[in-house]
Amino acid sequence: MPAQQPSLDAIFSALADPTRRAILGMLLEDDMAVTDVAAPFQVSLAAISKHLAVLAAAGLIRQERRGRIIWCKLEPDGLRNASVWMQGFGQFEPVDLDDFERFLREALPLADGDEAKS
Amino acid sequence: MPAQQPSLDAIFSALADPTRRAILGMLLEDDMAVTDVAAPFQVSLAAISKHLAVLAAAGLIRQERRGRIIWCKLEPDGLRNASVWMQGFGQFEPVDLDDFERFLREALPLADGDEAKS
DNA sequence: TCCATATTCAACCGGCAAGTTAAGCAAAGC
DNA sequence: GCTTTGCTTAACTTGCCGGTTGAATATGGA
Repeated sequence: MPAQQPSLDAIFSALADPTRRAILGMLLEDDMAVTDVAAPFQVSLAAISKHLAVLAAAGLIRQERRGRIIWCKLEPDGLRNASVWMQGFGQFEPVDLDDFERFLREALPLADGDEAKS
Repeated sequence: MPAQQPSLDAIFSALADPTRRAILGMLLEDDMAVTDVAAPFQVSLAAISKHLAVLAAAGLIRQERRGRIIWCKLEPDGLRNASVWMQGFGQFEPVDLDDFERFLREALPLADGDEAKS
């Protein structure tokens, strides 16, 4: 069940994890099977499976089974509410895609080292 | 120390808590002293103090002492990186402030009942 | 100086979130 | 039908997070 609008709680805490953000970044380029999503990470497949469940619950991705493969695809509208909410603070000028590209490159060295603890 | 750019980790997990989002909403209207921030909530002052520390660490607010009062003020740029990041997923049309107003009203019934567990 | 006000710190507790491994299902292939 | 492949579930461990209370600190006022 797609459920009703996921809460901002769900969305933001889904985004709070670097692994999950990395996954979203990957899915931005292409739909992927669970195993493939898991490949670049050090953690177990089960862990990734859970991450995907969290993202799905937050409405950020959709998972649909075809055969024995479950395809994960981005649900871009999932970010809409959160985005609307954030935009309210300080009127940013309409965001520039170059900024985003740069950001992706910096913020998505994938997995492990990503954001060091201290 | 203002520290260097707070991580997306810090920002999103700060935003993941409804109490903290409510606080941001309050500060959107005006700078406030810690005690006043705490007033509408059921939880202890100490708890709010911690929430404010989290928000400050995430670069979303700034706290400056004047006399014995510590003023909390929004740091609108704190959301910038996160906003840039989010905008990358699905090009939303430049967000409309009315949306935001509506959202604040819905999403900020403050404190307790806010987002029910299940 | 002494007291009240404003805020944080310290120690502690319960719960949840993320990780693990091992077992369970489901669909394809031989 | 058995095995492999793809993925989830279950049970468990560990660590962080949000809450509490009570003491500590800092400033302003009488």
